[in-house]
Amino acid sequence: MSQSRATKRRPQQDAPDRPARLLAWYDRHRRTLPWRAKAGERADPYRVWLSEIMLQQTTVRAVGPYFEKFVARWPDVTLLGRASLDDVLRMWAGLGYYSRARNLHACAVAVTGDHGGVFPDTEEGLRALPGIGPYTAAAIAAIAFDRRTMPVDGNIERVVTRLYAIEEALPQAKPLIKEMATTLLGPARAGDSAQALMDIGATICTPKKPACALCPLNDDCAGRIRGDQETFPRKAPKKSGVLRRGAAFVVTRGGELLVRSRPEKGLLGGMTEVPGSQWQAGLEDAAALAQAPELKGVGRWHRKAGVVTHVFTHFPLELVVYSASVASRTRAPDGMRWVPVETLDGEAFPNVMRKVIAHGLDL
DNA sequence: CACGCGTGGAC
DNA sequence: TGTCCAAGCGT
Repeated sequence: MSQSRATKRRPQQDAPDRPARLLAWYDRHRRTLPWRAKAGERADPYRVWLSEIMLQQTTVRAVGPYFEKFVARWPDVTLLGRASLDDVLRMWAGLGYYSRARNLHACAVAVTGDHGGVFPDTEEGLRALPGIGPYTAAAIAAIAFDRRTMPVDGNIERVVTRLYAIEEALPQAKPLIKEMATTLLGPARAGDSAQALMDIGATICTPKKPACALCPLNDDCAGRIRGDQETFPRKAPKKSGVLRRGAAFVVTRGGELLVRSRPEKGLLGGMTEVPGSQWQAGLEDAAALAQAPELKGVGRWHRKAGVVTHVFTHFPLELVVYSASVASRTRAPDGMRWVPVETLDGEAFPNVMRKVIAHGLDL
């Protein structure tokens, strides 16, 4: 080994000590999170799985209270596997992406029924379960079972594309990113390596104004050396959705509210809602009442002033709210039911419906 | 591969 | 106010 090689800074393609630097940083600076095992302790696959599902496209802050509620009510996977889907959906209400809750329940049922209550300990075995895709399978395999694999999430994509100044845009760059990310694994502690990169992505290598001075990988980060680290990862621009409009009906019968369940598939699948029209682009609200014929004779409608607005990932929504109060023995139309206003908090309402009800009830 | 799928926070 | 983003998955 020559002197110059030992003293010169290594070129970025050749930094074999990066895995070790990463783990050394993790041992000093790792975040304390409710689902994360303490240093040296074995991770609980159930908690790792539950947290990974909740954290898909969702912030650590939002997940915290939901994670605590779930593990308090269902301390292990077999208890969750015996719970009803309705209970799971109610507990999930407000967290978003509700197909995750259905798949979570289906996965718990599968682990309980087909695997004796024990999670598969390989990436392939995990990948076969509902709601577990390539990222989550790798994450659980690495974190809970110490398999040598590198999960690649949004954080790691950002860190790695900056570290190597990868010019290829997402999602085409995914295979390359996976390959480069894998070089950051050492001979052991794959889960800690992955969590180190996620912590760095979340706290240092942030989308805007990264704190490069604090990064354990800063001295040979190609993006930082070029000075354009914030421009990574490259991605193609996306198109915005078109405004949709509709009407919602807040019908009360004394202290009760008229509700129904949405179809199991599709937008807000299986969640509870108040009756309403379709949501369409180019719809004028004057046409909305005509689309709810089963409610026409219900009573005296009052159109609430203003509108309820909500923005989904792929379209903005504007709802006109009509309210009516009906006689005490009025029957609910087919497919609908009355629920007491006092128990609305326990219903599986998505946030847009909570806005509608608050608007219609003058809360 | 592109799209559908929630919500809340930051700037 | 609009835009982007946050530990992706299923189809």
